[in-house]
Amino acid sequence: MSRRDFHRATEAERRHDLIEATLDCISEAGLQGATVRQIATKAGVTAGLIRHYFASKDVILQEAYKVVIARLTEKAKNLDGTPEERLSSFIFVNLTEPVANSRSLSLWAAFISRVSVDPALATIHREGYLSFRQELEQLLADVLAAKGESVHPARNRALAIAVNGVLDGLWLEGCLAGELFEESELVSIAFSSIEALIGHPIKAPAPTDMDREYRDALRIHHR
Amino acid sequence: MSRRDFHRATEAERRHDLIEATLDCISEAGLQGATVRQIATKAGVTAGLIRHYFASKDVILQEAYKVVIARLTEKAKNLDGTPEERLSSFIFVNLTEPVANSRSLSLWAAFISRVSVDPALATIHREGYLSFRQELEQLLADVLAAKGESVHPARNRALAIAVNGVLDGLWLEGCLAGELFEESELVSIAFSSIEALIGHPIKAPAPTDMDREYRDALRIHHR
DNA sequence: CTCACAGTTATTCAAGCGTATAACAAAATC
DNA sequence: GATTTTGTTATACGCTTGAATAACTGTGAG
Repeated sequence: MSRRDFHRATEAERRHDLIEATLDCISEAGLQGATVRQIATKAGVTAGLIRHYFASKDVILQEAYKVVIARLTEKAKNLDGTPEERLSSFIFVNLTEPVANSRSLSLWAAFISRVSVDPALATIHREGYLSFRQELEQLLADVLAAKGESVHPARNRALAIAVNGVLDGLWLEGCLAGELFEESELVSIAFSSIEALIGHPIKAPAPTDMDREYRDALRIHHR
Repeated sequence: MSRRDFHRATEAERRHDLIEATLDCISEAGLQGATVRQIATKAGVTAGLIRHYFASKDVILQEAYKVVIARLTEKAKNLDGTPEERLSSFIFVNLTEPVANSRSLSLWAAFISRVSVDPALATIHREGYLSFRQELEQLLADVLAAKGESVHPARNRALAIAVNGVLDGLWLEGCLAGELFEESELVSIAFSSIEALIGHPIKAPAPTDMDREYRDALRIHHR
């Protein structure tokens, strides 16, 4: 019985690997499948190591949730271009890979179902949610301002809620039943819906790689 | 040590009580909190009885999921009135109690997070989802037909996806952060959004109790 | 009133859980 | 190259889990 070989990793590496392993476990087998032993196996270490990096299993789950939220929102930050282009990219980014896929939904839903149970997760959730919606609210205000519209704060807030709702709902549909939709059907629907909501057409963004993909998408369905 | 008293219930009663207890456990403590012992305690029986009515824990969870889906969709069925009134009620019903509250979301999310893991749940989910969207698709077709519009099937399908997305997304926001919204803000937003999507105003439904409540809602926010 | 059935309880079991801790060894330090 | 440090393994513990089974008892049939 010889002891198994092991590699000493840096703290950053190890924590990253362990959190990735946690997310893999959750997406493959649900929260119930994310046991310390499963996580350790997936990360190629032994179970005890998890508690060397995380004070408890709850803590690693909290850290994992932060990563999930970051992945769902980071692509929609730091967009550039005109307000209209940024809105356009925002829509596209939120409804295509890697934000919209079934793994994202599995992870998101697993944590959401515990948000109302676990106060620590609730805090993490609320911060992420508010920051996302405020970002969208600012973006919409910029778009309307660029159109020369004076925007009443209450109307802008309602608009943000509506647009957020459309994006959330379409994201949900895409994740849940992606195979029922053609590639970019949802993006196309989102564009027409949001154009209807804000009362203005939305121009295509500047021609980056991403946006070329996006325009291809539109060409197919948006006619 | 005397044996505890017990009451012999009919099969229907017992199954109903056990499923309700299961839902209570899930909404209060997540899927992880729904152990056979917790469910039994909540239902006022002992753990062994669960396996007398359900072949395994998985089976009671599947039955519970069916109930959750039914609760989320049943209120939106068998609406009456003109197509426009039915659409109006449909929107209202889906964004107010008892469909939209944090308990509904807890239950929904808990099961959704297992849909991609458990094939039995996936089947139950898919059936519920398709039936809901087909209902909405028919409803929208009726509304547009009543407006004298000839409806291309593809356009109607896209419209149904969009409206479904708006409703899902707003439902989600209302459940997640209900306290951030005033009573009927979401209903009001849904009306303007969906009016924009279908290109027609939506009349208020016939004056039932429900609809009076609904109009009060609109009066506050929609003007 | 008796009896047999079946709904229910009580108890047990093996497996898996999160956690604690001691032994070990890879790498950094001197 | 010896020594220290600490990342990592290995093992054990108490507890909970889903499940199986035996014992009990409420209840309807006769």
